[in-house]
Amino acid sequence: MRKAAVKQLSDYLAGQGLRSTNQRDEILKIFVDAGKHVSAEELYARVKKAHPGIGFATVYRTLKLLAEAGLAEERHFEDGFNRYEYRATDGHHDHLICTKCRAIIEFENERIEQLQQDVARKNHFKVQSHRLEIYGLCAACQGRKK
Amino acid sequence: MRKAAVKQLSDYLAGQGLRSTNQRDEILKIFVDAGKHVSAEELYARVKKAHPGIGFATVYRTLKLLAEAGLAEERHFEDGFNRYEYRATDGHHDHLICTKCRAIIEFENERIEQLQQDVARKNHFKVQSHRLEIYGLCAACQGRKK
DNA sequence: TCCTAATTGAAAATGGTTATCAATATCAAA
DNA sequence: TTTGATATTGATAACCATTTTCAATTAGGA
Repeated sequence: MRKAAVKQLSDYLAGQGLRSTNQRDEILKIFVDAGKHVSAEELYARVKKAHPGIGFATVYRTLKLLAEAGLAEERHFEDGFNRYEYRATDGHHDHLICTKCRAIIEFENERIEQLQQDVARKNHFKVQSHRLEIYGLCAACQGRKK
Repeated sequence: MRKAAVKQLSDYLAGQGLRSTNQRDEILKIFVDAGKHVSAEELYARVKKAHPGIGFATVYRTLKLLAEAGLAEERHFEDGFNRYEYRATDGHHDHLICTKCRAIIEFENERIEQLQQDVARKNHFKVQSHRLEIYGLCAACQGRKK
């Protein structure tokens, strides 16, 4: 998983005439290992632990770069917290977001996607992308008091 | 429309032990007239034109207040532009957003809402709210070159 | 009218992100 | 492999939208 990602990045860099660096590879590996939905500062904290020399500016820059390379996606959730999501090769998915513990559950629903296309067509709208987020309480948090 | 909104605000303020002020009423009226989806700075520009004395801090504060009073909703769209939306009494709706001219088209789709509930149920998730945004090109922008 | 606390406007502070810049490192060409 | 042009880095300063601070003003009950 990490290996494929690192290759994808270096391919992208080579194609763009950009340079491969140790920092970029290390940040990418930590990003992949971190799982999905990390904020820039979370990622920076993890990177700093493993590589104290790397500055936050490089983390921010690399995250943007990963987005361009198709390895990450920027997400602006309604809770005001921006996060980057590792873009796995498996298709599009949407999110259930717990407003209490901030857990994120992913789901796919083909039927909803179809209906979105219908809506777009009705409005003479050409779809490029979409987002569907459902906010609420996850199973665990429903049980907890308060 | 403006009148009802102003009443709703003063009711809320009274209920909370807060005070009605001219500034709040004027900002609210301009907010309502501005139609949907204004950014804080857009609104401030309009307010300043009509009432040069009102500062931007008051506009920001009032917008937050309107959100608490249920008159406005904060929206963090994926394009990075935050906007406030006047919450009309007619039910929930979602958005088609043109990535070119930034036009926003609203729509409702009962069927999609139902499917969301299904997804939530399957994940033992208790829905509080949701958002569905479809990004793409509006009819007008599809025609325009580049 | 008076008094107290809420509200205001201006300015300073904040927080997350981006730009600047000198030093360093990559990599193609010699 | 050495060199040289330039991309990249880390530290810092700058940015920009939003929030906070604070003294002056004002709303609204006593």
